[in-house]
Amino acid sequence: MKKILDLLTQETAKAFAAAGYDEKYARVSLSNRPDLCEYQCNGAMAAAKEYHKAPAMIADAVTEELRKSSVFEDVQAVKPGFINMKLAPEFLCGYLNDMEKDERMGCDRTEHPETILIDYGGPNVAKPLHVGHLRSAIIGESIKRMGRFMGHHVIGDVHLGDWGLQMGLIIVELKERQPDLPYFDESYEGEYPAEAPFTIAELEEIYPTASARSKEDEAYKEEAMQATYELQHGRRGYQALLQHILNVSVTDLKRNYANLNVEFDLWKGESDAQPYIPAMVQEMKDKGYAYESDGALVVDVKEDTDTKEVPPCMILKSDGASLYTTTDLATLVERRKLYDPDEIIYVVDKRQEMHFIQVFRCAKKCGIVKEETKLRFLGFGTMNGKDGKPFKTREGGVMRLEYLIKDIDEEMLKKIQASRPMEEAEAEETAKIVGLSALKYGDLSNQASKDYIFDVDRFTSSEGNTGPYILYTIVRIKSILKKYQEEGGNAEDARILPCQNESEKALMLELTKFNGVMENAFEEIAPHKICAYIYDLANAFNKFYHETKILGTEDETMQKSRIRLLTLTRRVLETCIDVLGFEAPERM
RNA sequence: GUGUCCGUAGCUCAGCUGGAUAGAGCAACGGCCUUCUAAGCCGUGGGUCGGGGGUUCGAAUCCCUUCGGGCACGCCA
Repeated sequence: MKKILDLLTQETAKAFAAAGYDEKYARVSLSNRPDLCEYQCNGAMAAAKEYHKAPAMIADAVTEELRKSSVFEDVQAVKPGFINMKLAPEFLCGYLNDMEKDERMGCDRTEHPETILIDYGGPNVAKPLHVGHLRSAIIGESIKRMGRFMGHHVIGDVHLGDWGLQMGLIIVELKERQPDLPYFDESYEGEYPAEAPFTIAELEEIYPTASARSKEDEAYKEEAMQATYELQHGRRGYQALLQHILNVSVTDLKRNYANLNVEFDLWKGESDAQPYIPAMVQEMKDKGYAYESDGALVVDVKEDTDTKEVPPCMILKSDGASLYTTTDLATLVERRKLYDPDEIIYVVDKRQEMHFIQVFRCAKKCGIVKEETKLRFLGFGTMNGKDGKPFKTREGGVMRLEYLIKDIDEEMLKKIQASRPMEEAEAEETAKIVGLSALKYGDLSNQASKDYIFDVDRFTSSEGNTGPYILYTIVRIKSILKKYQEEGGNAEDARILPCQNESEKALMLELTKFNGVMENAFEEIAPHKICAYIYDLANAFNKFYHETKILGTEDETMQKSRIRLLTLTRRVLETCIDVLGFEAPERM
């Protein structure tokens, strides 16, 4: 379905043409003076230059033409040259009825579906998820859903941090504790046990212990590096251990991500990219892209247009070992081979931007990805505490994600219990659902690239631009619809009729924005635009709700019309929050 | 030092492909429940859009400059 602004622009273009002016000036936008009009066109002022006429003259002429159109109820030319318009209620409800009939509420699937891979999450194995992982998960998940809604083939990859010294550390520490395990016996040739020799709780304790010790004990660190080397060069027992570590970790990670309503299609990690490294490096050398500099192997990625120094992309360290960059490049090799994506979006802390600039340029330059493959970096800002500094626990440590979620759920539960009586079990279930909306909406409603202040009190409040407020609105609608049905109402075959009051029209106007918002939000990979939209929509609904007794509407066809309008509002809101990655309860 | 992002109401944030009186929310104050969930709605007060200059009929928005802050800048990931 065409976006309403496009329809209006089209209509206005006809008027410009009929009045003898270029259609390119006809662009219609939302009014920034809602007290005066609903939509506006400022093109007359721009056209005044070209035609050397007073803008008001042009506006007057165009307005005269526009008044012939049935689309508008009212068109006014105002002072300097603004053209102000209000929609005809019949046209507006016609648009809404078209939306209603459409399963996608007027938001067409893209005409050019692409395969888009999203790299988000980025947890490390053997380490619990903490608040630092939150944003990537929430934002990435939303973008994945947005892309799918728009009709793209989107693949979410968690991209595990499962490579490097950390693995060696775990192995060494484990050997220290359980030296008799067969994994450490080099002469052992039998099958290794299927069961891991540790639980997730132990694993989470082993790693920090080993990490701390390696910083003080040089020999221990040496041993860990040796173990890492042996692991990476195929030592059987260590590889079996790696599998255990992965299995135990991934099981736990999946559980945690499930609590966030976050789901990945791929559980690939850095280790999966390793096999591609040798050939990739060789090719870089052969083609002459990579050269030696200060003992390291690098590729120049400077460009003439750079305003700053972009250091060469380092492929191998002077000791011949690979690095973060190498792994990311090799991951691109793998992704092209296995999925051949048209686009890859990295949802990563914005502090890594330089790294990705280097990786992207290097990948393009060396032909690792095709010239037309879009590589996008979506860097997000830091989540700060109320003091404006990076979020910490009261003790000053890193907050585990689980605990953060628990805090929010508890806060939510208190509010539910304070508000109305509810069975304990339902209250807890509802607290989880609403709590998740508080957490996610609190994050997503901010621009991803900016830092934001995490404030449990504010996010869990149902006042203002919050998740709970949105959910409350949906629950209200559900409640009315349910009551309507229970009383035997049936509006299945009804149509939405022209609005009868201002707040009803305002609600309708908000609804028409849906397809434009979705499209634009995805284009700009900006979930916060969806948040801003549903906040406006929820406000418009709540206002309408207060002014209009929906079930008390005397005229039956009008009542049915309003039931349809509510149904559509609910569908739009629910579609939006689904794209944001949360859902609404039945009651709250 | 170089680069980059940011600076909008007491607080948290929108708006930034230039447009008409800069918007929300929170907090403060004042209203609205025998009637669909008051976790709501309505209203009041609160701003030289960090400062200065420029481009323009018109600048929070574009350019320059300055101040203040965050972050990144070759062998960590």
